[in-house]
Amino acid sequence: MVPLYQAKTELFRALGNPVRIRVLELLYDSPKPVHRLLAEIPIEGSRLSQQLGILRGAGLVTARRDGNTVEYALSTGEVAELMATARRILAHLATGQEELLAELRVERAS
Amino acid sequence: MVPLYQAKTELFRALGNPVRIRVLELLYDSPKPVHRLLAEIPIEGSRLSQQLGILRGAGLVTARRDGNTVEYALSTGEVAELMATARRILAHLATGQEELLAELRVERAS
DNA sequence: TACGCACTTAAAGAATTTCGCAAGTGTAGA
DNA sequence: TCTACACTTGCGAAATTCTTTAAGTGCGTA
Repeated sequence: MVPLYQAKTELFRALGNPVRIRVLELLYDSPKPVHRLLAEIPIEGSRLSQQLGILRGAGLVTARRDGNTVEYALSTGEVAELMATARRILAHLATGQEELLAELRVERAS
Repeated sequence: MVPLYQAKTELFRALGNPVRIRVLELLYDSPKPVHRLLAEIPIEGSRLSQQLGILRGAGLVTARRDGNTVEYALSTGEVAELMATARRILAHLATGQEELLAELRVERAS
C-alpha cells in the first residue's frame, strides 16, 4: 500500500520536465498523433517516445493506435485543470515579483 | 526571458519530492514552525531545512521569523488548490484502476 | 559575555533522471 | 514479400537531485 504523499510525489514528478509539460500543453486543446507533437517539439523521436511513456505510466495521458499512427490525449479534464492552476500560480508569483521590484524602486528613490 | 513551459516545469519539479509534499500537506491547514513540521516528518533537521529552501525558492511557501523559531506558510491559496486538484486526479486514477481490475475479474470468470 | 536551542548553509558521494544512439515492432502499400 | 513510415524499447554516458555530515548564524536567557 503506497502512502498518499508518495503517489502525489510521483504525479508531480511526472509533470516536472520541459518536454512532458510541452506535450501536455499541446494536448490541452485537442488530442494529437505523435508526429504532430514532434513537429512542435524539436527533439529526437525516440526521446519524445520515452517521455510519452512516462506520461502514460503516470496515467496523465492515453494512447490509441489509429492505423499507422498513435494518437495521444489527456486522460481526464482534471489534468487540464492542474495545468490551468499552475498557470495561475505562475501569474501570481510574477505579479508578486513585480510588486517587489516596484518596492525596491521606491526605496532606491527615497 | 524564461519560456512559460520552463517556469511550469520548475514549479512542478519543486512539488515532486515526498518530503516537500508532506510539508505542503501539513501547511495546507495552517502555518507551522519548523519544529512542528519536524515532529511529523522524521528526518534530519538539516535535510528538512534544505527542502524548505527549495519550496521557498520556488515561491510555494513563505517563511517568517518569530523570535527563536521560523514559521512557514503556503504562499497563496492557489497552492492549496493545486494540491486539492492533484488529490482529485489520484482519486480518478484509482477508480480507473479498480474498474480495470473489475473488468479483468469478469474476463477471467467468463 | 557565554550557553543552548532552532534553524540554515556547504560540500561530497550516492541515487535517480535524462539524453543520444542503435535496434526492434507494427501497419500500410507496392 | 519487400519497403517505407511511425513509433517504441534498450542501454550506456552525462547531467541533475538527494542524502549525509560538518560547520555556521540568529535569538533568547543566565
